[in-house]
Order: sequence, then structure tokens, then C-alpha cells
Amino acid sequence: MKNQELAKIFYEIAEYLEMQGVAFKPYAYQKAALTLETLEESVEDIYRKDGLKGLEKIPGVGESIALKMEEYLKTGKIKYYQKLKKQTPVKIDELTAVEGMGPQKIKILYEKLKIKDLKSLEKAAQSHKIAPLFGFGEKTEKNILEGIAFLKRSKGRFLLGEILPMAKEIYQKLENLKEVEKVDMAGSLRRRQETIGDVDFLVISENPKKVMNFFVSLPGVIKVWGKGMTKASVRMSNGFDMDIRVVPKESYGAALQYFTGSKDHNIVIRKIAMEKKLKLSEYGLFRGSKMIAGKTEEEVYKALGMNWIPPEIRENRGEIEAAINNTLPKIIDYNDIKGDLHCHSNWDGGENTILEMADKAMEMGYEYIGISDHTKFLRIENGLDEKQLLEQHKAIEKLNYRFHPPAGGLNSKFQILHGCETNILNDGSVDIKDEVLEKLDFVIAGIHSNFKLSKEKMTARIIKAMENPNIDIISHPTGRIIKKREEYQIDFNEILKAAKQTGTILEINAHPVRLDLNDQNIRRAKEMGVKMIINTDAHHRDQMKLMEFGIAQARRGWAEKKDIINTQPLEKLLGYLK
DNA sequence: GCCGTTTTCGGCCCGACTGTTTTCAGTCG
Repeated sequence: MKNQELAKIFYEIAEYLEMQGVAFKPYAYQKAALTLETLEESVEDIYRKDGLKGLEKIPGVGESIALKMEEYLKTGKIKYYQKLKKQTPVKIDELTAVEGMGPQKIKILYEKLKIKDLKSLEKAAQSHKIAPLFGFGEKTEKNILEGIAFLKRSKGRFLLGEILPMAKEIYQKLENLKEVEKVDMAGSLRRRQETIGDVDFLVISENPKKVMNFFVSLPGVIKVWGKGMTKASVRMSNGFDMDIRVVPKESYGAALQYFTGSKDHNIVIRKIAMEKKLKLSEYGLFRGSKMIAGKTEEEVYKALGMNWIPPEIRENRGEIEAAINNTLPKIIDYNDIKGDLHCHSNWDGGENTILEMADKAMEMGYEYIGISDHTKFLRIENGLDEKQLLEQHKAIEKLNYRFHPPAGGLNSKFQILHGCETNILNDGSVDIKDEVLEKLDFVIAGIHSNFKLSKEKMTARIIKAMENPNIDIISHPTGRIIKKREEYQIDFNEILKAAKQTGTILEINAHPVRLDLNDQNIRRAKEMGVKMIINTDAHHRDQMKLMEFGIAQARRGWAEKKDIINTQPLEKLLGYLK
């Protein structure tokens, strides 16, 4: 889409202009870029329909930027942008990615040392050419080298699943500190975004100095970016950065709101404040110089005329309108789940016995667990064939008998359900005979081979599987692996239609590398009335606790309890299966 | 370069922190 291409160009123009010391223009280009980034309608459509005038109606786009957009749509380039690049031929996106490098430093480095890209920057820093420059110094040079090393190592964002457990540990340590009155995680972590840039903590404390000292000397801290009375920033040995801020008690809610984001959400919230002639900052909501809200988030949202919004859906995807109109969904809660139907035992390649898995499920407070081992097509996973499945069925019957013997047992409520995770073959059939599938409590089917089929073939393949009356659930429906593998080519709308028609349940795979369905697809499924199930795909009993990531994703997709079948007690759950 | 309950000119978000310098510019979020 051209929107993103233009946004990137305008961001770069802003940086070139900033480098030249031009005032305010950069801000205008940044604003236009920001709008384009989140604009739903494509600029091509707008231009086709309403021409130049249509483009000018986009907020932040005036005559001059509209003309540049027109030029880009017509010719594929913008002369003004090319001229800027020629004047200062530096790779601005590459250089600004280095922590601490901004337009002014880049300008000086280009003028004095002809530094144009990451490579020449690293070379200059290594040969100590930077430190002697006016305005630079030893520390700046060292920071540049460390910044480059970091870029090479991390390449961007981290998985929520990697970061959250570490962040929780640090949260605990902060909470236990007697100088800390209150602490929260903020930012994308609090919104449970699937990937995380850095970790933000917010603290109330009478003794910020102690808190800061504690924070910068936490185990794992390899670099202190900065440390003051209200703010400190560190890099951890695992490569991610953490920020902490101490805020006044009366501003805590406003600060939590501000630092939770998302940026898009906050821009609209601030605009609403402005419309009410109020000013919202991280210090509170103000009418003139009088603070009218700020102690809690609830209070801030209420003063702006809306309901409190759960962090997971603060993405400016309609939640603000819903909060104003009192139509926010009551999204699923973290303790609504009553069982996990995608669990592997040691019958296939898993680590634990069926009983160990069941024990863990009971420990988690579940009412049921589904054992769904791989089937024979997956040789490396030790997939079970028909005969083994029938043996497993008997073994599970025996265990269930143990849980609730006729005389009334130890845990008469708990039930093990027997299923399997079959493989959808190229033609849409699965690798286990129907007469065996019929005998199981439920059947999952998933794609584990031939990921590269054409869109038509892949869509037809999955739909064919859904049409099988024995197949209840499609596991990890889009096949993506975050940061590693793209989704399969599928027509998701057609998949949703077929799911609705056949009563097939779509899985929300809770594993942090999958989170498949993702938030947007969950929302589409919910809107179509397609039922979903959150499963962990655990191959070890400890992985059953990954459930919280699936729930978080479901919340981000606005899913309610009624949309997710494993929020239901056993009887009702069985009713949703074919 | 954009925008308008400050409406065609004159503002544009701003506070915290670092590094280098000696009162502040640059960067970040």
C-alpha cells in the first residue's frame, strides 16, 4: 500500500529538514506521516475518487504535501525528496536507528568525517575519530559503538513470551522494595502486544533516589543509559531496555494512561481532551491550571466522558467510540478458562504422561483437559496411528474411571477428553480414518506440511477439512510463526464463512511464537459469529501456563466469554463440538 | 508546512536527562 511508502518518505523528509535546522516544517511532515501510517483508506482510492482536494482533506496534509503525494502516485518519486537526499547523501534511517544519534549529530558527522551509513560510522568510532569533534566526546563515541553492536545483535523487537516472565520477576522485586508504594508495568507490555520494544515501569515512591539506585543495580543490567530523580533507563544482558519513572501520587493514573499507550490511542484521547478545552498530560487532566483528574486511570477516562478501557484494546481501533457510547464489550477475563484441549502427552513426542498433564490441569483449576497427540503423518513427532489411538482411548477411559468411580471419587468433576491433532494433507483429507475419529471426544486438524500452496489451493484444503463432520477444531489456522514464518496464503474470509457454516471451531494457539489467530483475525471471527477456543499446544506440562498469552491475544481481539468455547463448563463445551 | 472557539497570521508538546561545557544543545519518549 502506498500509504506506508509515503509515510516512510515523509518521516525521512522530516529528518533531512531537521538536519538542515529548518524549524517546524519537520513537525508538519511527521504529522502527515503519522496520519498516513494509520489511515484506513488507501491514498490511491482517495486520489482516484476526489483528486487533489481529497488528499488535502487528510488531517495534516495541506496543499504542498498533497502535491507531493500526487507526484508520487503518478510518477513513483518525489523530486523534493530526491533533492534533499542529494544535498546530504546519508542513510538517515540506518543512522537514526543507533541509540543517541539524531539529525544534528548525523549532520556534523557527515560534514566533518563524511559519515554516510552504519559502516562508516562504526569505522570512524573504532578509529577514535569521533571523540575529538566539538560537541562529542569519549562517552558519545563509546555509546555509538555499543548502539551499533546492539543493532546487530537484536534486530528489533522481542517476543512478549520472552520478555513478560523477566519483567514479572523485576516487577516482584520492585514491589517488595519498601520504598515503593505502588508499581505497574506500562507500555506495550501492559497492552500485551505480541512483540515488545522495551519494558516500562511506573512507580510511586517517597524516596525516588533509593528506587533509582536499586533499579540501575538490578542483576542483569549491563548499561545505564540514564539515571535521574524521576527517570532511569537501562539495558539488560538479554539485550532489551527497561525504563522506570517515579511519578507523583496524584498523577499516577494520568501517567499510567500516558505510558501505556498506544500512541494512536493517546493521540485521539488528547484530541478529545482538547475539544473539551482540557489539557491531558502525564501529570493529569487540567482545566486551565486546575487538575480535575489524574489519580487513577478510571478517573481520567471518566472525566473525558468515557468508560475505562482495558489496556489490551487501546489501539484506536474503535475502542474510544465504544467507551464514549457505553458499548465496550465485556472482554474475556484471565480466569475464565475452564480447560485446555490441545495438550500433547508422552504418547507422541511430549514430555509428560497423560496423568501428569491432567494433574497440572487440575492444579490450574481446570474442569477438563483434552489430550490431542500428533498422528501418524508426523513421523518426527512420533505421531500415533489408528491402532495406537484406540489403545490410548482405553487408557484414558481407565484414568477417567479413577477420577470419578461410580461410588463417587476424589475429584468427581474433572474429566480427561480424548482427541488428537490430525494432519490436513494436500487434498484436504486427514491422516486418520473416520471410523476411528468418530470414537474420539474431539478432533483437531492442522496444517503441518506443504506451507507454500497457492492461495486457492490452501483455502480449499482447509475448507475441505472443516467440512469433515469429525473435525471439530482447526489448530493454528494461519500458520504464522512470529518473526520467522509468514502466514500461509489463505482467503481468511472464506475460511471464516466455512467455519461458520460447518460449525468448526478456530483455535487461538496461545504459544507466544504463534498467537494464531492473531488479534485482528480474532476480531473478524468474533464479528462473523465464529466460535474460537484458546489452547496452549503444550508438549510439556509447564507449557500449559502459556494460556495467559492466548487469553491476552483474545482480549486484544475483543473476544468475549461467549466467543471462546473453553470458558464453558464441560457439558456446554461438548455441545459446541460436532 | 499545516491549521483555525487564537481563523489567513502566528503558533506548532514538552519535560527529563546526558554529555560536554560552564549554561546548553541534542535526543528520547
